[in-house]
Amino acid sequence: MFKINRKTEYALRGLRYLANSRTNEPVMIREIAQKVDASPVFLAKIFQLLNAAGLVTSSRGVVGGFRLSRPPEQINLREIVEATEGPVSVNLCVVDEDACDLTKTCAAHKVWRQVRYSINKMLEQITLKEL
Amino acid sequence: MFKINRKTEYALRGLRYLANSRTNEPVMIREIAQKVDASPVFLAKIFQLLNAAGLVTSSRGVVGGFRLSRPPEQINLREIVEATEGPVSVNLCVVDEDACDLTKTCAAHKVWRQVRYSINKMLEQITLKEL
DNA sequence: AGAAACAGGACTAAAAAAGTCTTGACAGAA
DNA sequence: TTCTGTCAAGACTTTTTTAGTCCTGTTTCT
Repeated sequence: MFKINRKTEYALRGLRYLANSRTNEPVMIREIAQKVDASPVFLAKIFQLLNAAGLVTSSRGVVGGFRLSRPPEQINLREIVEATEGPVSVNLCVVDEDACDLTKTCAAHKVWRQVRYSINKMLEQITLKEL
Repeated sequence: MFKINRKTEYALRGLRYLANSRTNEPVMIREIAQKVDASPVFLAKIFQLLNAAGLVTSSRGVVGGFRLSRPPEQINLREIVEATEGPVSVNLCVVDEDACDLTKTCAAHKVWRQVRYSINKMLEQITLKEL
């Protein structure tokens, strides 16, 4: 539980690399993959997700590549995690998925919402710059 | 990410059931499984874990079964989750598993420790009674 | 036009999670 | 003591998820 997967791991490494390359020129995936020690094809997939989420901007063609869409201090951990793994969802309902009306009364459900909220808040406070 | 698995889900349901049965007589796994809508064999496995973690106490023989080792308000979510899924570990190191000395300097590592700590604290504040 | 980069769907492989089976140990009652 | 009904525990199988590859297409710049 609460373990990030390899997709997120590579995403973070790649983003770190971009954040550290001071100039905001596009860097091609092959270079990132090499520096970050990941398969280029797999990393490409991951950067597609980051691109779709608006965290990086891709450009094609011979001088193409990826660069950060925003400065590192404006990209937080929650965004990155959600881009690669989807939204944080601890659980739907402890009692019984069907019997739970999802909106009220179910105490367990309320607790999970609370947990999820806290986790999100926490992740939002950490930016790429801190990493 | 941050999704509890079915083992934990069933564990919680089972524990809830025990917590709600006011008398602290042993309840056999078959009954719990039925009430909680889980396979008895699988749930038995899960309760073995809970037993090993000291959350429930098992007794064998014809009037055997499981009962809570402690009152519900003294069993917190962290204990339950750790019993079924092992300790919360977000990640070892974002940078490079090998290159990271795990104890100092690595900024990413520090952040993860922080996240893990906060999550643990949060889980500890929620007891079985609240569910 | 052509080379070099990303886009994206289909596919395969590996790992983890979920679930079953079987045998044994223990407790209590007849 | 012996029989019955419970949990214990390891080996095994199945299912689901994650990781990773392949191939074809599209875009961009020269």
